[in-house]
Amino acid sequence: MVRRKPSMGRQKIEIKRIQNEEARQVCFSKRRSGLFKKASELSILCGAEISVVVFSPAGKVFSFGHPSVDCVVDRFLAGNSRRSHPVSGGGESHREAAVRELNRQCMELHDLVEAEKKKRDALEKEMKKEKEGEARRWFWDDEEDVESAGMSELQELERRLVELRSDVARRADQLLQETFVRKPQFPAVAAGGSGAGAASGLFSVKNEGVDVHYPSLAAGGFGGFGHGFFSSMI
Amino acid sequence: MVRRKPSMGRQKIEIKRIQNEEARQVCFSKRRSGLFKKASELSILCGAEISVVVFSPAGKVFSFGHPSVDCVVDRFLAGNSRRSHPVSGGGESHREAAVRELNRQCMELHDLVEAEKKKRDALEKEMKKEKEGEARRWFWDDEEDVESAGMSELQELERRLVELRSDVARRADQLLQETFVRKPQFPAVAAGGSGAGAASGLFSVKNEGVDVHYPSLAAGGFGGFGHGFFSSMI
DNA sequence: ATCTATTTATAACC
DNA sequence: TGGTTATAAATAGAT
Repeated sequence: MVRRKPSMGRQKIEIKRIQNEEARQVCFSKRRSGLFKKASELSILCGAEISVVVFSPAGKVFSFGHPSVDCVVDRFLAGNSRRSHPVSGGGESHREAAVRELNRQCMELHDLVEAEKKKRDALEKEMKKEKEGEARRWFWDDEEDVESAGMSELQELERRLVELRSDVARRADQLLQETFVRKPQFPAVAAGGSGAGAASGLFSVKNEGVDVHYPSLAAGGFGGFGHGFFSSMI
Repeated sequence: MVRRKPSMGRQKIEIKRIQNEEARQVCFSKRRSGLFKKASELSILCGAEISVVVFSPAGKVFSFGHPSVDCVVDRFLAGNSRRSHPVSGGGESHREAAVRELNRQCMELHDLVEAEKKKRDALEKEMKKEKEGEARRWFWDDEEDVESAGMSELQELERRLVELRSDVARRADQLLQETFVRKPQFPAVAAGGSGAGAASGLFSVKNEGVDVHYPSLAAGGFGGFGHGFFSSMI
């Protein structure tokens, strides 16, 4: 018996005003209790004094306070000092402090925006380069590419294959040497023959001082690719 | 190789005063920011007015308010009524207007930052995909790649070359047909020989109903690459 | 309000 | 204070 998911589970949401009235109300209820719970836990875990006051969009007020909202608010209004001054005392008002803080935040945010823009520009640039690089390699990607290749492209492909064969040959010999480091005369890499089917020195290079040549792919190797294999076929 | 868990991960804790001083301080920091974040999200998601004031055990004060702590607290102290203003006079104070304006600006900037981040994430994701694609093609890219290839990689390379040769052959014949559409029996593509140097039907496939075979590269073609060219050399 | 599947928040460690 | 990882909690969407 196959049972489908009974729910899509929690979905990621953007933090922006919820347009749907009912959904907004539901969310408000759930998150309000969540917030109060968190506040409560913080006050208990850390012995902090906390007050949380929330006005619903509809105007209803909810609050949490430890030891009490008034207690915390009074202390806050008193000027942040442990022992109170009257509000009209000598220090800077909370309002002024708040304004300065908001200003600071604004400037910080502005900087952030600039930084993000810069990062994005850099990425875009890199991306562009990346795409160009990909274009240059198009003919390696897949059969589809070869299927749509034209003459000049096939010729370029041949050139690349010639290069690649040399590279592969060099690497193969290198691996052989590494594997049989005690047998420098291993026949497979010492001979210079290039007969068909012979896994021979065709792929060798500078093996123990023996300067083995690379029969050019363009000279008839590669199972039939002559120089300009394509033009030769025409 | 057995790797240990680098962490026990989050553990369940009892909600009671944390005895360890340092642990309590760390917890306070983290949960305080969590609380403020939640408050912020609630105010944005539901358009609620919220104030959170927290005194650390050490006496430092932290607060979050939307539109501002004072605004919300005033409203709270005034008895929850939407109207009524404690400040002398009928209208809103300049200061509060300033606070509201600053808040508006901050929110706007915040949205900007988010937008930028989103764009950048999208770019980064694309970039990652791009790079992955590149990784899958490593062996086509450049000589350096071949130079560092291991056995299994060379074998994979061989496989790709076999495929590629077929593709190229198919395409070559296709082009030939297109070019000599009036000469379907063009000799270069009708014969089945595979002798060295012969640009022949080696690369043909289903040419005008002639089912030309593909001498397998793995069977000895390709100038010496036998099946498992590498193992045959060992 | 209830139920999951997921996203988030964080405890433990560096 | 700021990151990492594994796990505990919170909660979006549906009922």
